[in-house]
Amino acid sequence: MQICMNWRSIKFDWNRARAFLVTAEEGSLSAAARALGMVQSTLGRQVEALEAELGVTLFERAGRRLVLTRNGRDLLEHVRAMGEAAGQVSMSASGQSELIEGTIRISATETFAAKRLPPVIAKLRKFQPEITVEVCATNKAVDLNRREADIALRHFRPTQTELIARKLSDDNAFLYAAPDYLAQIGDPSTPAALGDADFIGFENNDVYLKGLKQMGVEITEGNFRLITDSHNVHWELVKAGAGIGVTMDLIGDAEPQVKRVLPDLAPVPVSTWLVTHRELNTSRRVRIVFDFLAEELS
Amino acid sequence: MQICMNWRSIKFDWNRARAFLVTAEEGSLSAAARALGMVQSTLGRQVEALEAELGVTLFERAGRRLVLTRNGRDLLEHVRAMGEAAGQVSMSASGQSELIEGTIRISATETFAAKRLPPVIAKLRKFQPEITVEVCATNKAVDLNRREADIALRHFRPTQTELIARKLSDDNAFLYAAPDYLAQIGDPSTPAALGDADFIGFENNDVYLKGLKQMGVEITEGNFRLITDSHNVHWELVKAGAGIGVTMDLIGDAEPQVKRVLPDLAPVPVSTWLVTHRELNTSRRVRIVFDFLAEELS
DNA sequence: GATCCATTATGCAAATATGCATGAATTGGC
DNA sequence: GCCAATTCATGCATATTTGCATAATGGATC
Repeated sequence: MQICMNWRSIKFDWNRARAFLVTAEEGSLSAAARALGMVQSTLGRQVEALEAELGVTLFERAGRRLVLTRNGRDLLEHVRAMGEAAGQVSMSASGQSELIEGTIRISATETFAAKRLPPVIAKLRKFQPEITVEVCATNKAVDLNRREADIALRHFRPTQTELIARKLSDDNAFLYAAPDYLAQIGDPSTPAALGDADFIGFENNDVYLKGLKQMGVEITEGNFRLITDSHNVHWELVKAGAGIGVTMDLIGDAEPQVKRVLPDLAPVPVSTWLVTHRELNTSRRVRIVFDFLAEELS
Repeated sequence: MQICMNWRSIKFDWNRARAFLVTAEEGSLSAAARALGMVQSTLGRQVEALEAELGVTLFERAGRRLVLTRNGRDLLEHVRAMGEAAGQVSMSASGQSELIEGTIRISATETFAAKRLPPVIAKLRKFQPEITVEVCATNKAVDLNRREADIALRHFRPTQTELIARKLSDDNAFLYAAPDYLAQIGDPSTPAALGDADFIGFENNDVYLKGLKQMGVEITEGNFRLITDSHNVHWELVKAGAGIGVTMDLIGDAEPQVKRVLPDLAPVPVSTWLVTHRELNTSRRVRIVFDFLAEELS
């Protein structure tokens, strides 16, 4: 019958393409093997086989390192598109799965993951023992579209329409500093007195600055002379007297080495949103965890 | 290290996704097996394994027929995207390949494939025996973007910018009919006398009508009361006296059962373009065949 | 320059996937 | 209503792929 169908062009081994993709992105066969839960030799042979199958040299073996050839780079672009689509397949499939057993990856900021989540997760484990939970503590906003997590806890309102969000109860954050440091800058008692203080910043200080402004503290990017992406480091810097930091009262008030800066100042409300991908929320498993977290955290 | 990488979501077996794609598109495991050069049982097991892996039922086994479930249909959409990307990978790879051995698929209209190509292809086979040639005779314009062919011969100028085209020498086409039929409509001797004649049409008559108009024959869609997508059938209908048809002088003049309609009329120039995809033209193999065809057919 | 560490290559046994042959079930035509 | 033609499922021998253990190689560091 029809020999003019275009299947011939997709007849190559797709798993080899996957091996190539992950190897190129991770930078080495070994790293790719770790990422995929395989051994390095398998990946090596798959990439080699792909090169033979396509008749294209993908990597230049420069010593112990693999560097992409020009052809490899050109091809990687298209293989990435395959990977993107594969991610969509996986996401859509997870969304349709009625199975409860399986893994759910929850992303949250370091502090939230360390201080608020543990008891909730522990309860969830008892409540739904078939569900494996993976907590991803990162202060970067993971890309739910790319399935870097199934459920994320965010401190800003998500805008993308592909995402579903539910607002949880607010926490209160206050400014904290070591008594030593406060003495050093003259024990400020008004917001204006903080104009020259050192604030310990995050990678993106926009929301933080806006919150401070609402409290009446008028400072600029110039006040952030210490910046870290880690809440832990942030907090340790505060304790060490490196400047003024911010954290939830739950944590700050429990720490004897620090005290509130301007205790009468209104708190910064820290809102938390529970977020998931629209496509995932049709999954029984995701729904269960999503609803459980919403219930427990609000 | 980073557990927040999104590789986990693409860890499923991509070949199984391919099996699902082809099965769903072809409509059965057996058809898919034929298309991919595998056996049906392998595909069946791969699809089954994919269902288990994703936890989603893709097909409903209704008797001997597989029908997509709702979930399967949703997923197919994304798997199609994977397939599209895979096609790009393959095309790009072919374009980069310096290997000469391999297959080249040439698409041409039925008539062209049957009457003009054979001697040229025979010569090419002698000239480049490592190249396997596949001739796809179809009157539909194959989609070069989707790699339905590597090289196409077309009778209209391609407009897409991704395509590279070279114009070949023109052929002349004339109107032909069986003497019986001509007698029946009164042996017309002027273009105007053809106003009520039956013309045998193609699926899309736009270019044909335009060509006739240039010859001074003013007819409309209404004159096409017999339509076929096959040049063979078209020609057999002409020989059988079903109406007026068109073909290249090379073929028409060689057929004793028919004669030219209005022999003094100017011929319809039939231009031919040799077309390939921009990305493929960087391939040594494609270049060789493309240049050879251009040389031999102009 | 010797050593350590992490990388890629290779040999081999075990696990896995594939193709073939066959059987069962279903459709469509006469 | 029966027959022929397809289709999917299954058992089994064979091919292929995978993982493991172990080299071999190349950078980095002191």
